[in-house]
Amino acid sequence: MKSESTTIKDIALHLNISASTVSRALNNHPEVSPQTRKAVLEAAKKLNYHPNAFAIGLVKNRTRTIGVLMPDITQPFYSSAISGIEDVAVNQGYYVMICQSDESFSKEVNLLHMFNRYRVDGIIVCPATTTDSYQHLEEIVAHTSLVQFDRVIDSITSHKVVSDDYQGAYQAVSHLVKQGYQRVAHIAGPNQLSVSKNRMKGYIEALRDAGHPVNEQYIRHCSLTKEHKRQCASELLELKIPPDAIFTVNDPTAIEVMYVAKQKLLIIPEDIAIVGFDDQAMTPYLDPALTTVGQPSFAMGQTAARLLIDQIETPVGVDLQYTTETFSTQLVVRGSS
Amino acid sequence: MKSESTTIKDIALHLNISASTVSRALNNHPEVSPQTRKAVLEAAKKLNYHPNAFAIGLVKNRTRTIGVLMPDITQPFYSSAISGIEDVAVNQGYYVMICQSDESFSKEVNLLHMFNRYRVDGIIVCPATTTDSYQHLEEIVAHTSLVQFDRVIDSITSHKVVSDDYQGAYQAVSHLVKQGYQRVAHIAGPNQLSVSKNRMKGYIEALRDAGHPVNEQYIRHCSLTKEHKRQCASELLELKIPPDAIFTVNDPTAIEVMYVAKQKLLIIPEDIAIVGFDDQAMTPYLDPALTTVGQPSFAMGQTAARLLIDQIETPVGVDLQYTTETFSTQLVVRGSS
DNA sequence: TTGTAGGCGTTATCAT
DNA sequence: ATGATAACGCCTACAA
Repeated sequence: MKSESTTIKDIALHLNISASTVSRALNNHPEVSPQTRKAVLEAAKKLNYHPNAFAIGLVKNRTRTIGVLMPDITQPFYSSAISGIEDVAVNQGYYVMICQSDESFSKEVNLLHMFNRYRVDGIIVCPATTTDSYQHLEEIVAHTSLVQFDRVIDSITSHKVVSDDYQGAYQAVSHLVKQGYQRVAHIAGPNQLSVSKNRMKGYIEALRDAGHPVNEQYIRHCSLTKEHKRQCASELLELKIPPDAIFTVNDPTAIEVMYVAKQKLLIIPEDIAIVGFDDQAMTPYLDPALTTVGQPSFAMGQTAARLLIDQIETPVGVDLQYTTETFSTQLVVRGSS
Repeated sequence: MKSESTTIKDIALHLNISASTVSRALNNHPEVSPQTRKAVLEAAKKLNYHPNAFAIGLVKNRTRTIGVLMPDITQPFYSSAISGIEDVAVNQGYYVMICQSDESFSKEVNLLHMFNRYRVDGIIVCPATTTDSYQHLEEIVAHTSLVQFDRVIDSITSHKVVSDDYQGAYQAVSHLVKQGYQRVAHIAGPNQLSVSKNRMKGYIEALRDAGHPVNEQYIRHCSLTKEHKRQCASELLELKIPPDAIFTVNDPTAIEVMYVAKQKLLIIPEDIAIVGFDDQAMTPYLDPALTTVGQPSFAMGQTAARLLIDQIETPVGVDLQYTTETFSTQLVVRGSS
């Protein structure tokens, strides 16, 4: 701990005026004389005054702060979304508190409590993979503004921002079929995630619509640890009749598949085609460059922030319509398919 | 805005006891009867009580919160460091506020002000590339605890956490020389960064010690935008006598060099060797896999958090020694050299 | 235009 | 073991 900070009282004392006048000067109230305002501003600078957010939050019961909870800021999709959130929040004069749940349910609950203690004006959350009870989210919806991001829970009523996972998967698989691949496999994410379910649905329907069979053998559910990704890839590639194409739930998984395929000396895309999901910045630099489904993560973050701030600033009484913003995805065809 | 939240007064009213008793019960004070404690805890749960961090911060003048300011959480080095920071902070019961300056000086100053308003107990900061005045950091050092991370400013007295940039660069360049490369170039980062300077020094001394000339033509200073990275790479590769190896200030730059080299149909590492710095998770998956200098970013983050919390919890009066923790780097030799 | 007083939610000190 | 009260820093009627 270091020295105490200066308060408006210090400034008041320094200038021989009252604290309220100082407060008014600092807050651009109209009814304060130009000279006192000037004096106050100068004194504030000189004494290195910084307003105490606690005192202000206490009396105003508003913090101009939004809480963002993502599973893993290490993943480009999320860090880029966060950048989008910050972009609009900062422009609107909001502060952003960023936290990661590390895909842990208990951390998620704890961090949400923290947001609560800090009385954030609103929250943007993407639940952890291990989250299978939604009471904590329901509590939030009851008391503050919430935007669900990427992984959404249907039964929770709030704004939602997602990408069109179904369409993206459908595009990817249709592309593979059109390229002539006969046995398209899918490494899916955890079953309870909306994202996994929708991409799976796109995969299945694209196959159906193309008249291809849906072979259970060619579908793996992956917990998304590195080891499990590799295991799923190995299992698929070691089948008696292995797939000739693999569509994965996201880019990191696709990269592990590429790794395993290369180890087995398979040629991509001749022996095995690979298509990911995300279009992370580094995918063009892989060899071969990865075909993948692009999601506009930055724009999605911007929209989430906009929706949240709109809701925060909606006066009580005005009842608002909750919307689900669905961003269309874009297939980026590169060398791996 | 949504409904009001419950306070200890509400609980007190509900139970017909005083607010102070409620407070004591909630804070595990010894002198409160088991039954009242039990009743309070139940009522708190029932009324969905969450303590107001503002009120507590106001009276305690401590927040158990640390502020983290990084240039760009999108870069794996920083996001992984942040994970390290959170790892120890959360374990010690501290909250973490994460912000990014986007390499902008003014954002950096603003966000530091925000930390100030929120009266964070301490700050971990890695300054933006454009930061060339240090008054804002000096102010922080005067009033609260600070740990400088990765990019450090010598004249600011505080704990510092860095990796051994000199050693890492020296290792990388020595390796290239030993491999028989004759004309080793260097794409450096912005001149004012400690990181850039130390890696440059390692590059120069490794060449000197090996009896190689240091050729100014083979040194580029890069602003680290994508375009400038590519431009630096092109310039080097288009020299009449181009280098046969390039050591870059970080992995993202190395990746751009690889890209440009491939465009020019150069074979890596036969025509041109490339060595990066960071050992980002994806470097093994490039083709060829990138030789690079590993920095223990997660551990560095952990250490930064530990140092900061130690300082925060050091009682006033006890004067503490500021230390600089230097993490050794590790050359990871892969296919690109 | 400026000052006074009360209150925001919590803790800590002093009584009881 | 519990209650009353002041204080933290700031804002905002209300009064002057």
